[in-house]
Amino acid sequence: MTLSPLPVSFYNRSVLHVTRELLGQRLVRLIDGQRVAGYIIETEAYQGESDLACHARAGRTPRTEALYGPPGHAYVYFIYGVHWMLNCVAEPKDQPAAVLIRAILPSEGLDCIAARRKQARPRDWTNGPARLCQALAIDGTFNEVDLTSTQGQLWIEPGPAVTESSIIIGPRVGISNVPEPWRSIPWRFQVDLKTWKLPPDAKPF
DNA sequence: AGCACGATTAACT
DNA sequence: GTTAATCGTGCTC
Repeated sequence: MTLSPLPVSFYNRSVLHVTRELLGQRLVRLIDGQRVAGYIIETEAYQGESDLACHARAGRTPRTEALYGPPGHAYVYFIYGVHWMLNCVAEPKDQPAAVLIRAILPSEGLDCIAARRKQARPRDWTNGPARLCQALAIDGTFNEVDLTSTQGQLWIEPGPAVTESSIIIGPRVGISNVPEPWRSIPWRFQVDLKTWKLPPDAKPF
């Protein structure tokens, strides 16, 4: 049932490639031995200290340590005093870059997701970076977890390919106070659900 | 030591 | 469309 997680080599390259290639892959979380999973359908790239939207703009600090760590590990941070965000670290160690996972399409453990997202409509279960963390019970304890191993109860498995024609590219969201060119640079990637051939077990919103 | 603000969300009007 | 929630982080004093 469980496939081998994507290897370190997948993450150890330009964060833009990783951001693009993570679309369609399967994010898996093991909760009490139960698989809770979904296909990644929206991502954003954050690259280096020069990217003024990237947390690494402040350089290496206790908070950004994970960004400078090995590729294939998680960078999970807390924001607005309320929400957790999941990122995948990319590029070689000491080169700060990460991919924000912004949305997934649920495929396994729907009952578990429903229980954790009780107050929301099914279409709002996992269509936001903080919502998917709530749905998969991801919090700060997952910071720096190795996503290339199943040991950490959180990993990413290979999923179906997404062709170029089914990808929508645009500027990153939620960074309106960041100066140009960073505010408008098209580093957000989304699967167009209207044209993507859905995996049989995917549960569309 | 104090302060402004954030890679968002849900619950309003 | 607007706004409160809620706190860690990084910067200034």
